[in-house]
Amino acid sequence: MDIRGIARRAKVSTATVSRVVNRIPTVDPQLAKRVWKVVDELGYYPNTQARALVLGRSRIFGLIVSEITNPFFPEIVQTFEDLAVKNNYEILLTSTVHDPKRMESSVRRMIERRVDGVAILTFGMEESLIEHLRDRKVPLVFVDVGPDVPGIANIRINYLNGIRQAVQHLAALRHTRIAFIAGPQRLKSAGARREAFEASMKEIGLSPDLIVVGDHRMEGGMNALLALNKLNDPPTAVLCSNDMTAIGVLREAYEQNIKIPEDLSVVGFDNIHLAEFTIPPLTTVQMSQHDLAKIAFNALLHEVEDGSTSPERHNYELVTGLVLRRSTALAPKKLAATPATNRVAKSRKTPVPQ
Amino acid sequence: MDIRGIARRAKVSTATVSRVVNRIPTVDPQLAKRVWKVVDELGYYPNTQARALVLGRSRIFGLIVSEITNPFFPEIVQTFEDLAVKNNYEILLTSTVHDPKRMESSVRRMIERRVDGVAILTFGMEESLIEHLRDRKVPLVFVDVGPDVPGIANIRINYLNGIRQAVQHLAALRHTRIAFIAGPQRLKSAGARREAFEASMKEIGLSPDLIVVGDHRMEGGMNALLALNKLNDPPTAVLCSNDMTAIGVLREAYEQNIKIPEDLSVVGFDNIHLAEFTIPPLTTVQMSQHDLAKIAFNALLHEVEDGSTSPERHNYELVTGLVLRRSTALAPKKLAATPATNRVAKSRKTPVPQ
DNA sequence: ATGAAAGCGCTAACAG
DNA sequence: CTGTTAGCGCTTTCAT
Repeated sequence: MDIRGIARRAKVSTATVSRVVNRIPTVDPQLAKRVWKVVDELGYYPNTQARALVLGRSRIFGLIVSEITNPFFPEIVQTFEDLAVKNNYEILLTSTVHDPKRMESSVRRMIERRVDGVAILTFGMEESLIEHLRDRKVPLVFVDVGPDVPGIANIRINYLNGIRQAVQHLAALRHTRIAFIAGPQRLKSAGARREAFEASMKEIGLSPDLIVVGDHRMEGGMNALLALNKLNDPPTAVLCSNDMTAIGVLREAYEQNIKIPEDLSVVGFDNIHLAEFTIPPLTTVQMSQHDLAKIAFNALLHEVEDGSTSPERHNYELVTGLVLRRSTALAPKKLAATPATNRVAKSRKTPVPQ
Repeated sequence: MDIRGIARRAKVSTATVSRVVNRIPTVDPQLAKRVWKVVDELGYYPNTQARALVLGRSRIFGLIVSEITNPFFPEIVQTFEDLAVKNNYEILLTSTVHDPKRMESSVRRMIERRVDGVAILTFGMEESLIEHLRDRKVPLVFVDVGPDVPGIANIRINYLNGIRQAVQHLAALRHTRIAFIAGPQRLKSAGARREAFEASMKEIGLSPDLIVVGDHRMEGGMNALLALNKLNDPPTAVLCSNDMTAIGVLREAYEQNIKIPEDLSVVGFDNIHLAEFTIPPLTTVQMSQHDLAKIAFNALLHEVEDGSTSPERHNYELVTGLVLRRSTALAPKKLAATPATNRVAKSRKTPVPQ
């Protein structure tokens, strides 16, 4: 059933039906009522494709995330979708799984579907792909990593703030051997977190030399702790580049019978919902998924609706901050008094084979 | 840049450009090459909306899930998307958050965008909404809950198999007081799991009377364990309607200093990736997210591509089965020897205030 | 206030 | 093998 069918049945022109459906106020209430009646009776839904074709706007936003299975993203997706629904937008979601091919096909699909804007939450992406989008003047919003050019909105995350708080919290707990489990180094966000860690350590006269690279997944966290414990003088605290890594650390600590937080303090990053439910509940740096999604969506909306009016601030900032739970404690005392190897000998067993 | 622009530059007709782009083999290779050259130079991407308009097929599948923030779903979404990309489909994702209004708007959006099919993975949905889709002859695939009518594919999940295994595993471990933490009772899937539990218990002469209702989220799991422990004779094992509930149970047990699995055995349902990383690793009933997504996608694809050819089997089945990890153990012996209250007095403390 | 008609970008007869 | 052309369903001038 199309607009013509409605027009015929309501004995009006298609133009009138269009006006009614789009709530143009200049139409006679009588007519409008008649049209609505037919619309309801026949269960007419306007064809968005046709509409998009003539309007030149699809009311679709693309959302590119790096890994939907990382719990960090679903919360973003949910908020993004909430906002989309409220504003009559649709969202085209793609999860790149860090695969360059997938990124490319994502971008292609976005362009083909003529999205009105794209939020790129992959924390890193090839310049060449971005060019494709830019060439078409598709409004873009990046987090962390966008080129600093007009027409591209950027959400800068203040990693330092939260990470500094975490480091100082640990230092206040008398930890001096604080390790950092970094994320994949090709991700700008992971690099930024690592740099924030290094800066925060130096700031208080500690040397940030205990750094091992993970993958932002639980598996990486497990391996990282394994590696860390092979050291002569293992850390008494570990700061993780994201919460999934921290969950892996918790898990590996359990395996090795290391008590958290008594033997080892661990701090995560992201504050995903799950962080409240780990064992023990995870102290972590909060980076609000809700705010991030909101900023991203509104940046896009602003760009689209207000057009290219003001070439004002296209930079947004998101702050981070520590949230305390129960995965950190005073550094083990014995460590201060005797060589660290004592503690290792005492509380760490060989990994139990699975 | 549109098809006409390309045609002009390549000095051919739009029809030829269309043929080339769609890889119709009857085009002169010479011409084709010329066209491709222009296409690449100008970075031409066909407008999918226009194409959809004339073809009457959008190459978009709708995917309705109940809660994207439940880790069960992202894995489905990922697989679904993988398949979509492979088959040149787009996916329109909506998360209903169990909100009837959202379900309605989801359905409306799907219809407006003229999706070619919808997979409904909400484990429960209002009949009236389904009607809207059916009226438009949109291919549908449901899990668990679809009406048994032609043109609607159904994925029936064999809950009994896995749940029976879980119950018998627990019984073999000498548990007799086995509790079940159910999901929201309006969800068919939750009801089915509960029934499978009841049947499995009766089957081996145990009475399934320890049932408390949760919400399929971690919070619900925590509350449920709290409630269970207020009983005179609390369970020694608890089977959960999903893994998130089990994670909540683990968390609450930690709070109350109940040791898992020594004091209490817990079994989850779903086998989400996270289940391997809980503390302790969770024994759970597997219901493959990957298979589920695959079946759903292929059912839709089949329906669309092969048209209404064969009115054959539109029912698919997904089996479930137990995967053993480390959250179950022999029932505590003291329980067998002395009144249960002993154990309660011994190992369960009042909840620690947060 | 309403209607007629052009056209958004594309595909598919149909003709040549 | 290639081109011409009529729509797909809608919005929007431009008349009336």
